Amino acid sequence: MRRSLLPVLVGARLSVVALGAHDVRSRGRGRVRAVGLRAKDSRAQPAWISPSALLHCGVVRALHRHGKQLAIEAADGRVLVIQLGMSGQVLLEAAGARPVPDTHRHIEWLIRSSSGHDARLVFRDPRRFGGVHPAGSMIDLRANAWRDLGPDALGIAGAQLALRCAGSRAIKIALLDQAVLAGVGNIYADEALFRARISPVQAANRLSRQQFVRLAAALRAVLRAAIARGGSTLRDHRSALGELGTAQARHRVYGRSGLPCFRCRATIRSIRLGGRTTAFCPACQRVTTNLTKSAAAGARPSSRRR
DNA sequence: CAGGTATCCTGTCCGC
DNA sequence: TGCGGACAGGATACCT
Repeated sequence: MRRSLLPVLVGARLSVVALGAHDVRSRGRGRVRAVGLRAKDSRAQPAWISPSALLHCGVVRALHRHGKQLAIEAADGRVLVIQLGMSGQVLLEAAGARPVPDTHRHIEWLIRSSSGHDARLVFRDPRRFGGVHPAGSMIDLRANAWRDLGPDALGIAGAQLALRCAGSRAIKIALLDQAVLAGVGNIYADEALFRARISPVQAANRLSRQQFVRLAAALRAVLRAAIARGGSTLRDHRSALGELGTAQARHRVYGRSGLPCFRCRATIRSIRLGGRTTAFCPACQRVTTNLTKSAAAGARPSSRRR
């Protein structure tokens, strides 16, 4: 998303030109509604968000990404973070084209590039689990909202991952925790665990050093490959230019429950973990008991608890 | 602390 | 064809 927006947005001037009828999420402020619109009969009145917070009249200096969040930074320092959630989209359209009426288009900006070309930027999100989060500056953003995010998954190293997976929760749960590591969601957590041949239910703090190294490499590889293919279009996902992703054709376990494993032909299983459907190969991804030094030296396994 | 579940939403699909 | 229920790419608040 960031890469596709880069050539169009950087250096361009934004102006908020249209606002949808629905409220959207905003970190720390609950749900927000843009100024100028009245809330309909919703019980919890959403707070206001000003055009200024939406970068009205701002010139885009840079686009930053950390994990699943995109930050648009204006030359005057203002920042707007966009998070897509489950169904969010950022779309670039020709300014000339008449927008199709659509209740899920929440924010629209006119983009005036320095070369005089106009375009439209749209934040669309049917389920409204995504949202926009203003920040005063990148310094402010990194010191506050982004402080809670772990290192970005695309550059994660095995040793780093091991350090951050201290608890005894299932490794899949840890991978989905954006404070541990930023940028991994349900699809790629399952895919990376399969690639690294690690069971999703294995306790995070029981992975061996080699397993962490394999897992970190698998995460980087799976994410890089998916980005190169424009992401996984299960249903709605599109690039900002409207292109479909093709990474779903490469899924080895996600969405393949009941089908044979590509590696060993065993049947892919599906369980629920942390409320999320989790697919894995029960043969390739076994829980391993990694003996620690003391256990290998003869300590009773049961005495290692606590 | 860890894990489960409900919640925020809309759309789609499936079985009846 | 209609209807209820399950489920979906995410994150968090609140239970046990």
